[in-house]
Amino acid sequence: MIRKQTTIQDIAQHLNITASTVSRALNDHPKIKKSTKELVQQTAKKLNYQPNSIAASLRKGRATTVGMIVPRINRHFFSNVITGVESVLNPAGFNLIICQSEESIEKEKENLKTLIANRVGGILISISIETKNLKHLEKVIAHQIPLVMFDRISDKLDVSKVENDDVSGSYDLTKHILEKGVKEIVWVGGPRSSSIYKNRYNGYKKALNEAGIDHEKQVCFEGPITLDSALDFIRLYLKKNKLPEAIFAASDYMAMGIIQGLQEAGHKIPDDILVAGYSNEPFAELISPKLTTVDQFSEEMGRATAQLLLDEMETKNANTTHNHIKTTLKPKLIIRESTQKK
Amino acid sequence: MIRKQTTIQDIAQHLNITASTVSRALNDHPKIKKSTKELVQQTAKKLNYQPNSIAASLRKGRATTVGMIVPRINRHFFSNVITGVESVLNPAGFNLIICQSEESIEKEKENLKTLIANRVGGILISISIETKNLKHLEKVIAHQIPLVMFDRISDKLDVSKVENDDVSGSYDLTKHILEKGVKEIVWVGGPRSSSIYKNRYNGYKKALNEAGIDHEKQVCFEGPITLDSALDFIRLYLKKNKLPEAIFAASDYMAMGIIQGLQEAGHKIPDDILVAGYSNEPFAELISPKLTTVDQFSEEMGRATAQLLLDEMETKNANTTHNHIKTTLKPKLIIRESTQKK
DNA sequence: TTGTAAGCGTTATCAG
DNA sequence: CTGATAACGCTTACAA
Repeated sequence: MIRKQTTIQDIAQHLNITASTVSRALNDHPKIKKSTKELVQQTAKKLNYQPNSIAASLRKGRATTVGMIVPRINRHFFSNVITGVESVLNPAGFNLIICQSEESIEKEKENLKTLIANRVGGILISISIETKNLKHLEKVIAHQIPLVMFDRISDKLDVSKVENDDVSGSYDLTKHILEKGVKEIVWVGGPRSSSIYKNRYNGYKKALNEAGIDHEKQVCFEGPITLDSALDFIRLYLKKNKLPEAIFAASDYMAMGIIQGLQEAGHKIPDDILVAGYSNEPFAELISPKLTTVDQFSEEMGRATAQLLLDEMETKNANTTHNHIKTTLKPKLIIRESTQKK
Repeated sequence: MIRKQTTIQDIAQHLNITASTVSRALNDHPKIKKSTKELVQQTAKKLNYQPNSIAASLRKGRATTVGMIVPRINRHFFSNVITGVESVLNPAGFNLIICQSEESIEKEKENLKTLIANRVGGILISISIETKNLKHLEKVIAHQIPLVMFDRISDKLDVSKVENDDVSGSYDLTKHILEKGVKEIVWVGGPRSSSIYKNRYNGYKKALNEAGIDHEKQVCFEGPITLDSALDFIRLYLKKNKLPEAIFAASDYMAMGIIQGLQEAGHKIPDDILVAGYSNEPFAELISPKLTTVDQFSEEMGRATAQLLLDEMETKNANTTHNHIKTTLKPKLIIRESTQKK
């Protein structure tokens, strides 16, 4: 049993040298004799020394931790972004403190407080759906803490950002459906007050207009981004209307509801009607028919976001001003069975 | 722009009092005049003071952070456990540092090092599939850092643990299938060297034996826990054998492979054959037929694990010895279409 | 109720 | 190349 953690003092005492020498030896200082370095490292191991980065952070004035705030960790997209972030940050010597805002701006503010209290070296955030007022984030910037926004971003803030090109992803998908010869596409999506769904709708609109189809004549359903909301919609819709040629759901979960509703009414996909989703959830390739959708390269988004943060932290250390960068990631159309009429 | 973070010293200077008084005022010390407390809190706000918990941790010798190591964060099960953990730890004033071992014991060791270096107050771990030797974990215990294992545990270590009752979950599921009148159930699962799959197999065996069926006569496939491995198996199997009555895959992903293989061969589930999985992945209720499986209450496991850690940390602070506890969570059978013959 | 002073474990600076 | 010393920001005996 070890009662007290061994410190560099203990090592120093053991070898009749000073703590500063030990510190230097442990940190590969250039001006240190090779023999003492080895000696120190040996005794460090012998005494089971574990460096105290808390103390080091305090002294150095900067932490080896980075904070990250996401709405929810148990969403496929975000957990993959996290994986991407770690793949860049860990090799650079940083650990992540992850916080969940649970889509609440109050929790988001609290998260920021604890991250600042922990003197993280930087913060990565995808804002909650509630977040319109950005004062709490401006405070972070005022505190000189590097901040990078990703996915759910806001143009009101002058920081580096990484976003998905939802317009383009949606455009590509719509165009793909139109190439199958259909003349109408029902739109199913989340609220267009959210930039994400607004952008996806705009891509859809653009492709329709280019094909000479009036987007205002298309059926359009907006509701909660859930399977059930889409299922309710399609059940009701089928009762009163004829089967449309195609449906584009701007979320895979909604697409799932559409598919279930169509199948229970006896319609065959893709033979009777084409269906597509968005964001390539894991189940998209597991269901029958396999779902055509758009993949968002979540891990790559994480890597890009982390890289921007690293850059900011470096230039901040060097006390140089930094030009904020906005990276836009092109998503990729994933064509599967649900839009492949034989 | 704020150049330097304001400290309690700054507040003290501002009010012509000492830092200790400020510290006490900020921490609700009992013996502090109400008026000064309010005054301090006002100026703290005015000067935009943010507490430095790094410095506090160093001084107090204990951190407000807790470390957590999981194999992978982007698995539905683990991200939900994390959510459960945070729901207990955050209100208690702790933040989580999350690390991924990526199923590698080497990464696991590194993770432990960084967590110890950050002087976390405790560690939660679900060990990697590679981890048989537990020396690195014994070191954590020797360092007096409270440790709690969950899900993937080892009986070789004397710490508190939270586990899923895989035997019982598997037993219930097998019994449910047998009640449908079948006399044979093919077993598909991961390596039985892993305690999880061993336990699930044992539950299956027990139910068979109770029903007077010899488990040794059942077909049994063991392979990687992936859709493809199960798909390959079933394709090959169907070529040389007649269709079995039922298949129990001890992982939803494997069940998915089985279902795809059966469907491409033209078999109807559940009319021709019953299929069940394990762990209730989100896609289980989205596919057709909806998959019968076992739910593991991942969030609850997180809450239980966090609670055990909190208890350990408290008794450790009180310098009392602690009896290690092993909590076993009963999973729940989720009956869906794939085992409901009409 | 408040002030004084020491110290948590490092690292940076200055000297030697 | 190494030693001495101070400081990072906070808490906590002990004293007043």
